[in-house]
Amino acid sequence: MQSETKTEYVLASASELSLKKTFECGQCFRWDADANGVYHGIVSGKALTVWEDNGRILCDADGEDIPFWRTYFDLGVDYNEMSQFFTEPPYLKMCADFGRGIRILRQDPWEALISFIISQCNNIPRIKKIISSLCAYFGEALPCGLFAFPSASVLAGLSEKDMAPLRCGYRTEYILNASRAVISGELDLHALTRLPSEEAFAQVRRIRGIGDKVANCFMLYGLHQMDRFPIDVWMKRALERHFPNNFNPAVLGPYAGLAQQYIFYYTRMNEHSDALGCS
DNA sequence: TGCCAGGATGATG
DNA sequence: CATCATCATGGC
Repeated sequence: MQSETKTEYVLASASELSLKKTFECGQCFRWDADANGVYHGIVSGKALTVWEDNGRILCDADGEDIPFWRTYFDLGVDYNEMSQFFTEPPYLKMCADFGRGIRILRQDPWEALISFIISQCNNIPRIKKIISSLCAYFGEALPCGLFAFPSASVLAGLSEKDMAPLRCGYRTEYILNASRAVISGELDLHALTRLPSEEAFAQVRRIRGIGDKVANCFMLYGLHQMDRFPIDVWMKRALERHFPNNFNPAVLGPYAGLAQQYIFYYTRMNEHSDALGCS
């Protein structure tokens, strides 16, 4: 079995990486904890088992994949140092304290794009269910028994009928459309990584089925473009309500994406509207 | 039954 | 340019 080639590694300290917060803050959909609180996930066709033990985050992976996973978890930068700038306004500090340990995952751009198309007007359990069956139906089976995320070429060749078992409704058309745009070269995900964020955003935004929200999520989680701030409605309300007059998200500079994640996580864990005081 | 889920689109003022 | 019905589906 392939488990013979796997070894236990220390991936990070628990203070710099909270598995629960990171995996359950709404940025990713393919990580699940088993009965022991051990998380299992597949990214870019690679499997990882990861858990916390005595203040350390341990993982079970192919040794040669460790650099890949450290990049995935963005462990090259110190989030605790970055968030020390989040002192004002108080609401931002509160969110940052609450979300300490969250990492902005450097997800696979293709997987992130399709995942967030599926996420539109949807809830997390169902998003996970749809993505899970998408992989089971059309992804490659891995030695561990789980499935890789299906490639663009596979999805581009499907019909709406093929997709029917996923029961993802009107998102089917969007998924197929995006897949075909990637295969035709109309949307070059790899090239986007080398473009200024506004240009990359404009390019994905041109694809039918990808609006401001999905494009924004793609920029942050798919391209790890941290200098954008969200534009969705209730986040706007949060800013208006809890941030000082004339607060300009631009002052957060390259940390805007991290601030966004902290705010989102806090408000979501506190039932959105209740915490925000908006209807 | 009705409403919501981190939306997007196209038509309409 | 802001608003709005519509889209498909499952959960509560």
